Amino acid sequence: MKQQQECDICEELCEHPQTICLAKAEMLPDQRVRKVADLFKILGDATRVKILQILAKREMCVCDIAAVVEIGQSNISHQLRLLRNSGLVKFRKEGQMAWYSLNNDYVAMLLSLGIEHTTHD
Amino acid sequence: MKQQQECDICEELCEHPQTICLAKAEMLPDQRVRKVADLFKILGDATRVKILQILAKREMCVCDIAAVVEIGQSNISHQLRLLRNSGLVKFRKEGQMAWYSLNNDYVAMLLSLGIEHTTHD
DNA sequence: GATGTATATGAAGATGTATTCATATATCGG
DNA sequence: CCGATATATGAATACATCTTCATATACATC
Repeated sequence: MKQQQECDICEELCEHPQTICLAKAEMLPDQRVRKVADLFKILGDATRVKILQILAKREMCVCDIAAVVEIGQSNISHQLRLLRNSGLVKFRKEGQMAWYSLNNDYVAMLLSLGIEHTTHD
Repeated sequence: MKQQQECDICEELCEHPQTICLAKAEMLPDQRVRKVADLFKILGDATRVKILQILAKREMCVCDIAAVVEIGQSNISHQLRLLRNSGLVKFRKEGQMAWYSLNNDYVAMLLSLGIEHTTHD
């Protein structure tokens, strides 16, 4: 009935009320959409894509990641913090070194789907 | 042999030369990585996620999209241009109206994988 | 405890992005 | 041709993000 109300409102205001009404009903809640966008935002940076791609193959320590990606250690640390906070990577400390790895397989799937997508240009 | 050279360089500079060497060899070319990151960057905005989610279900005209998402028409147009330029959506003109839809199924797959991912929190 | 090394963090500047407002273009009905 | 409508675009502002530098922490070795 909430939906019917929205339809009534649409009826007055919009171009194709039924379609608009349907589409509104199908929309994910705002908070969920924001979560999804935040996830993709984290993946939307070349440095982080490189890091994730590396970690998809093997666990690696910070200084080695920096060596492979060829950017400063500080920068890598900052990016790893973002990736940690997003739950995409986990790490364990061993002495003074920190070993990072992917936190789950979803990330790898998203990455490879994204990579696959760019081949079809 | 290029790879061997890189390994020699690693030998002098880095912590775990073999690992670094291997990881470097496996890395995607920079340009490719940037394309992937750009793709995800486009997906990394709540407004665009909403638009894409809507278009994943049905073709829709600009003013209806604006009505569903409940943001200004100008904003929608700007976002649609970005989505067009990234090849994620296509459109056809019919009179004074423009009907937008997803350009391929990859986008929808990426989206739903991303959405699925955020449920596992 | 002093020194060196691996990693993390804070602050700052530069750059990028989202959103809004005003306006342009193009099409339709009269 | 004129006003109305749908969409697109440019400019400006506010805000977020990336990167770098300097420095802090924490561990290891001597």
